Amino acid sequence: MENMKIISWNVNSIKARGDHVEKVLTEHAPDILMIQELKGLEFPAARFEALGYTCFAKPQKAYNGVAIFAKDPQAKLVTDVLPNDPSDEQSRFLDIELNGVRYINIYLPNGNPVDTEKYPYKLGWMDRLHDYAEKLVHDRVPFLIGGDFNVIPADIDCYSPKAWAGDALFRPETHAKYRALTNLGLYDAFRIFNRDAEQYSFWDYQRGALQNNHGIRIDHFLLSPAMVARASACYIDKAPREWERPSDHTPIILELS
DNA sequence: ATGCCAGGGTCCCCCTGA
Repeated sequence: MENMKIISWNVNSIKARGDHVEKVLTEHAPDILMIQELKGLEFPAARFEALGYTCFAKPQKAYNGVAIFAKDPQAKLVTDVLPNDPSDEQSRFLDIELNGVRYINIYLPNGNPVDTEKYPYKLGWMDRLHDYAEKLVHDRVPFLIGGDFNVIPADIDCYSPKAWAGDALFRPETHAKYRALTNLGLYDAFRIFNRDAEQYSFWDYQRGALQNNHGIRIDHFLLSPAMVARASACYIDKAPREWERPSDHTPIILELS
């Protein structure tokens, strides 16, 4: 199988970031781009199809929303719903298939404040994701999960573990659910290639977080065992976070061979 | 505990984000 480049990026509104998305598509020419937080029902598919991409979008009014762009027109939508909660109407999940590999794009719930229904919703969503991944592992289907996980995996992934203690992105219950997922045999692609690196994928717009490098690493690629064998690089491209009127996240890039 | 910033929508204030 040929080399592939896959990118995940929370764009914080496709309407506000259309030019930035187009720039990432032309500069990186990824085979697959997964984006999160479309933030609105409108999705300008035509402008990205003009760049040679097939688009799969699951938008939602005002909040959430995810999309996948694929260069290969053979890419097929598997589902845009994470199973096992019919009452869940939030657009946070897309699964596509290409050449026998499943590419899953997630916008995992933030979960704050933790004393509201938002936190149990996050934990339940993580249980559902675990069950979904478990089935794929059991069926020996090669897959990867990319996206905004809203999980800070470890102390090294944030500028101040103390500042994040108690937060929905860092709580023990969140870590336990994340660990259950990786215990299926999934690997954090960034950590495979950057064992001790302190790099972030999100910097708040407020308090000069970018200038002070007060960031967190919450955008990830988790790889199934077969995909670990194919991975050749994984890195974070900080440049788009420094563009004019940027998203508060920056892209994470995975290369397969 | 709150605002700090940014985007969307109910649209000049309020909600959400992380």
